[in-house]
Amino acid sequence: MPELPEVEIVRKDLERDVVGRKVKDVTVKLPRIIRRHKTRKEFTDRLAGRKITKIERRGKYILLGLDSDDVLVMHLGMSGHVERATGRKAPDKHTHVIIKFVTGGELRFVDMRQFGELFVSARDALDGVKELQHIAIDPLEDSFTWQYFSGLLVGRQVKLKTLLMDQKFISGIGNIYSDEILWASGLRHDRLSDSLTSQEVRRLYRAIQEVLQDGIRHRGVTLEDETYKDLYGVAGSMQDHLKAYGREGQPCRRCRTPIVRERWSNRSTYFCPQCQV
DNA sequence: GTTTAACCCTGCACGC
DNA sequence: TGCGTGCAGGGTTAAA
Repeated sequence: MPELPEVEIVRKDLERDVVGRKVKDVTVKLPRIIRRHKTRKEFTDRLAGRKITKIERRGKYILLGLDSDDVLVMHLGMSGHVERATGRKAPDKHTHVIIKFVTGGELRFVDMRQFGELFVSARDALDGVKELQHIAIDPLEDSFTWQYFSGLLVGRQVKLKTLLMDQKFISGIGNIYSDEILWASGLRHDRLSDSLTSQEVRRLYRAIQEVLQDGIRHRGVTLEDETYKDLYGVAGSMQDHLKAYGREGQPCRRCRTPIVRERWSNRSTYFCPQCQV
C-alpha cells in the first residue's frame, strides 16, 4: 500500500537509476492504466525519444520530468510498483506498461489491482490536473513547521484520522501510517481535532515526522501480499516495526493491552484502547 | 464543512 | 475437484 515513504523510496531509486536515460519505446498492455488518454499512441508518442531529466514527488504522485517540457505522472494506487528489468526476464501478468530505454533495460509498471495510473501532461498544465492541484503540504518539507501545523488545525472539528488521511490537509499519509502516527502520539483515531491540548498537537506533529522518516529508513511496508517492492524488487522492512497496523489481538508495545481492530469509514483501523486517548 | 457510500479490480476464502 | 459468491483492500469522488 504505497504511502509517502514507499513513494519516496521509488522516487529516490528512479532518480539514481533512470535520470539521463532516453526512452526508446513504450508498450501499453492494459489501456486502463493510461485511462486519461484516448489512445495508446497519444501516450506513447509523447514518451518515445525523450530523455528523463528529473524525478519529483507530490504527495503520493511521482513526476518524471522529460526534456520536452512534458511530465510523466505516475500514481501507484493501492497495489502498484515499478521495477527495473532486462528484456530477458518475462514480465509477469500484472505488468501493464513497459518503458524501454535506448541504452537497454526497461522500466515496468506492475499493478495487480489496476488502481494505479500513468499519464503525460505538459509541465505548465500540471496545476490544472484536479488530483494534483489540491495536494497539500508535504510533511517532510522544511516549511512544515509546528506553527504551520497548529495553524492548520485552527477552526476545524474533524476526527484525527480523517484529517491525517486527507490529502488536501497534509499529503502522503494513508491508512497504515495514520494508525502508526496516532499510536505514536497516544491519540485515538476518533478524537476531534479541536479537542487537542497544545501538548497533544506537538506530540502529533512530532509523530507525523518521526513515523514517516522511520518508514523511509526501513524502505517502506511490504505486507504478505508483497504488492509493494522497490525498483529492484526488494521488499521493505517497515512491516516488522509497525506498532498498531495489522496487530489485532497482539499486546500493545507500550502497555500490553491487546490492539483492537475497528471498522471505521469502511476501513480497518488498529489502535490501543488503553493508551491512545 | 463534514461524513458516508460507492466505485475501481483481483485474489482468495468459503460453502455447496 | 470445481464452481459460484462475497468480501478485503486504499484512494478518490460524488452524494448526502
